[in-house]
Amino acid sequence: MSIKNLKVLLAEDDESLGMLLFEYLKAKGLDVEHVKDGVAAFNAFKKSTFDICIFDVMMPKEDGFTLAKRIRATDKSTPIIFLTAKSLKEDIIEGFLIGADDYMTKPFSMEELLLRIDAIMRRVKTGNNNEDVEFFDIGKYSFDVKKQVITINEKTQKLTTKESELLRLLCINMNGLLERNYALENIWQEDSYFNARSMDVYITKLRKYLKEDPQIEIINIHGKGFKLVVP
Amino acid sequence: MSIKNLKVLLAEDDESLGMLLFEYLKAKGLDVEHVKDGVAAFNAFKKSTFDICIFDVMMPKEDGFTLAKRIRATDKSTPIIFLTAKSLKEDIIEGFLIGADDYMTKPFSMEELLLRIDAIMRRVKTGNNNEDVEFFDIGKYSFDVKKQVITINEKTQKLTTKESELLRLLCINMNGLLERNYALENIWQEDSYFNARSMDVYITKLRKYLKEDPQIEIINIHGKGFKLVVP
DNA sequence: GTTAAGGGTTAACATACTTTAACTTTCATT
DNA sequence: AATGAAAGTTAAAGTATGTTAACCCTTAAC
Repeated sequence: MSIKNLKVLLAEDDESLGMLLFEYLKAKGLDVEHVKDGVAAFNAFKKSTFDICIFDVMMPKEDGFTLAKRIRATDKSTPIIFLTAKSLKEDIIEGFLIGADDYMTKPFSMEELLLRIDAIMRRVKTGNNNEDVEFFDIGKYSFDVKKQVITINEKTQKLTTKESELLRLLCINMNGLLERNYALENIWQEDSYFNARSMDVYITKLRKYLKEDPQIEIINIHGKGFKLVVP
Repeated sequence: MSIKNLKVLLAEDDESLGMLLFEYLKAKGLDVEHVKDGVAAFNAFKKSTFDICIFDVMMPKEDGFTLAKRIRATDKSTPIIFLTAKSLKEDIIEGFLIGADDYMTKPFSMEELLLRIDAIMRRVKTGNNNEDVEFFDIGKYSFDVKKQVITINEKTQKLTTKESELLRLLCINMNGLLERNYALENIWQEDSYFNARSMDVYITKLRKYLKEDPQIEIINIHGKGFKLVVP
């Protein structure tokens, strides 16, 4: 399971760190709700379902420990990571005793936070792997990502792995820009000249596959990337 | 639920710290095997089954990262905690990328280590790990791993050992990627060209067995592995 | 000890996928 | 309009995979 699309409840009152974390996690594809105090966090938690919680320990209205205790009273399973400036042994111990999954002392690297989230989620593996089931409607076509096929008028066309990965990224950004370097890093792992040329070849192939519906276009944004345009 | 009687593999070359940890964990009721280098750790791991591994990163003969990589080649689930004097960001990241569950920098409190073990084991026990499932539903088929048989419409088909092992790995990763090298290390013990070709032959055989249900597909992810796709 | 059956591997050939190369066209800039 | 960089396109080259059948072991019956 990947960490993409994870629903994260982030409770952090520090303006700059909070914003930074929010933007970073969002950029990494997580679905983050950002609140600034313990009470707001508890209300948010009650209202919807989250895959993981990230709580600052020192917060206005209600501290992270108290918040976690209230949550653990009814929910024993949602993972909780504490963030704190204190590295006091007693605090760390209290955090884990409440039922935390991890405890990070500031300053920490955001990359490490992401990896710790990943490590926890590997263990959790909830049954909703349905997140991976992706279908896209592209004009008159439908695209089954899992099976790597596109269908139009009962006719199906199998896609190769690379074709499918590229079309998927285009679909995620449908009618918006898919940046070249993002796609290259994502599919080819490296943004190099030759990989870029390879990507161009695949764009050509996708255009051929999709030409049955003249409404559909993959247009190039010079120097930036491509856009899948669908009415 | 407690951490008592957990089988722990502790690899730590530092005499005093190693002894300290060994005695502490033993006193807390854990069943600890203490080795002093990476090679000894790998041999111990092969010989018996452990609930969790605690590896120092810098060790004689083989460092903790290399050790963990070798273990992860065939075992993706046994939790691993790294201990290290270095708190370099790159090292931490590498540790998690290998598949670590936690990474602690020295000095740390032994109490915290114990709590981190506990936090991990909570997840291991509650998470649905498919690894020891004995029956799988594959579309209209059912697969009895122990008996090495698949059944559809009262008809049964016996599988050979290799066929069954491969299908089992595909099922564990159902609708997800089964990496080639992982399957090869796991079933053939070695990722070589000829074993890879042999694996391809078995993929063909499994496709034939499973063709009664047209919804089921074993699709190839070029250069990466195979995916058992089931609606 | 021979033999046949079953399981697994190797060989051989066919096909599919990805990258590279070469040439053409478009675009932004001057 | 001239220029160089980026993108469009096609085909060839290089790998990876699909498939079938022959081959080679081991086992167990004779």
